[in-house]
Amino acid sequence: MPEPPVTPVLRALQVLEALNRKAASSLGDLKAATGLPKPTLVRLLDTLIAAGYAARISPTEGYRVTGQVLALAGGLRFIDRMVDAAVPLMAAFTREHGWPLALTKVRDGVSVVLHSTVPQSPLSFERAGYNTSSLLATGAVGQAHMAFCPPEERQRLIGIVQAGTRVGLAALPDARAVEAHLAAVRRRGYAVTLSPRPAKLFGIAVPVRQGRNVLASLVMRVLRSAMTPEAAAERHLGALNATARAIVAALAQADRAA
Amino acid sequence: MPEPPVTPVLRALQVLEALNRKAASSLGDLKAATGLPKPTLVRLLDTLIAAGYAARISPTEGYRVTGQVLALAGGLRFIDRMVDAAVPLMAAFTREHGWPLALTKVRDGVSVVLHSTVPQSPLSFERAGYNTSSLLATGAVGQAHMAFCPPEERQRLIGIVQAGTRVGLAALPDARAVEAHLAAVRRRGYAVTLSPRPAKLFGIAVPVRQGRNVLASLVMRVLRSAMTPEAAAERHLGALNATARAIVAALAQADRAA
DNA sequence: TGCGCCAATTCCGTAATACGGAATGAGGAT
DNA sequence: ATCCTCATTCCGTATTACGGAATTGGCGCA
Repeated sequence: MPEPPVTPVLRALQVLEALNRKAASSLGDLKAATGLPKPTLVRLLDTLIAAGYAARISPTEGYRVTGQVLALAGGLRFIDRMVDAAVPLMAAFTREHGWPLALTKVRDGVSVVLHSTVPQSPLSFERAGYNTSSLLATGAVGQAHMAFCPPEERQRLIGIVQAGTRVGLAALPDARAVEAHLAAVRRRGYAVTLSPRPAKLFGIAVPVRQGRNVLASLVMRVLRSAMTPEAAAERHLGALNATARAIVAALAQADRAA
Repeated sequence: MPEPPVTPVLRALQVLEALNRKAASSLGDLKAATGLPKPTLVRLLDTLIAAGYAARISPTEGYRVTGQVLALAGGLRFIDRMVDAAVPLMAAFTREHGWPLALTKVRDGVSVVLHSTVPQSPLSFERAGYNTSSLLATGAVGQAHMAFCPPEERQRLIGIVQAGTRVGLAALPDARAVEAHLAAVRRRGYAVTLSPRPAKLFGIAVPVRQGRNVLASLVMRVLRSAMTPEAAAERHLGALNATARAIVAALAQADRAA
């Protein structure tokens, strides 16, 4: 499985990275940086130039990258970087505790799954739910987000929830009662799925916070037959919050490196 | 010139660009975007994943780029983008008017050459001067920069000039006289080389301005035996300023596209 | 202005490598 | 439970990239 590297591609990317590290690089610089023989470098550089990613300044000054490289990275979204940071940490949690995690974000009034360790969990046999999005009103992740986000955003989301079907939070009599429920979630430190009928699974969600903002929610999916929500929180809440904090820290770390 | 392109590299970059355009791409999406057969895509994707630029989300969701792509574009400097914008415009000027142009920027108290059309000019046989840097005190580009930059920066640069050898601007009696000279340059709209002795070449420089800032200076190098500075300005100043403005416009255009 | 050195570039025979049509396998939908 | 779509793997073929050695060309020094 880990054995199909297309050599020229790896080398070209290596050259492009080296070019990107300096304002201008001569052939000699590139040879030193990559260890590739000069004819190979020239061939790859000609290719990069033909594709518009590099330019030859002059025979003596060497080569430089062009604005075209933005086409390779310009579309990178904050979310992708957060997922990059989260993947290994979430995998570690699932390896250690067994239960699958999902990282979700509120968008357009629903929670969408950014990443999930469901496929790696031995304790889970639900389908990996990348396409599914849960309602803010019933899902643990929606409640966690709403409980910990800034008040202005909370009020807006409560409005959206109350406009929907009358389940979960929306079954409460008024906005005041919803606020009270969310305040309780905030005090407790985690949110639990509000299913209309008891389902086979429930979720325990905590926010992933940076300063006052909620970047995402992290949810652990548990079989109801294995334990109660209270027992799950008792056993795993600490590790869950530690993972959330580690994601923010790893993200900041990656920023510092760039 | 029509050099041999390294196919797999071109294809891999094409795939990476396509990946970058969307949050997530399935194999089918990529096939549609690039026109490559699926086995080839899988091989290239495996390579990109091995190099850390891409990640497989899930079999059904497909692939996405990772933060690693920042290594390909993160080092791109503003200057590089300006040069990208300037190259075709400067080439057009030299093709039309014959004389070579150079784009320069003040850094650490001297003017450095960012790009030059000397190699393309039929009227010039000086060596392409990428390594050379001219003194602020004597070069046309230095005067143009100092004449049009904001007052605070001008005063700082006058200090640097007066600390150097007493040639060009530094030969004037005091800072007041330098200010007066630069004011004259500003009124005239262009600066001319101040050689200690008449040299074979002189330069006519104009600023490349964005708002109040001077991004760079654009200089036309002319053989003194061909015409006087006044005649050169009469004939070419309009086109020179048009090129300077076009560079700023192209830069803004590129920003808008990204 | 002319010479000498160093680095960039080109050449070309060799062997490894990427290619992609067709077969297989996995998931989701009905 | 069955079909059907789409991702993935296989494998023979021909093309392609490789890189040591020779060549060119520019720059600095005298």
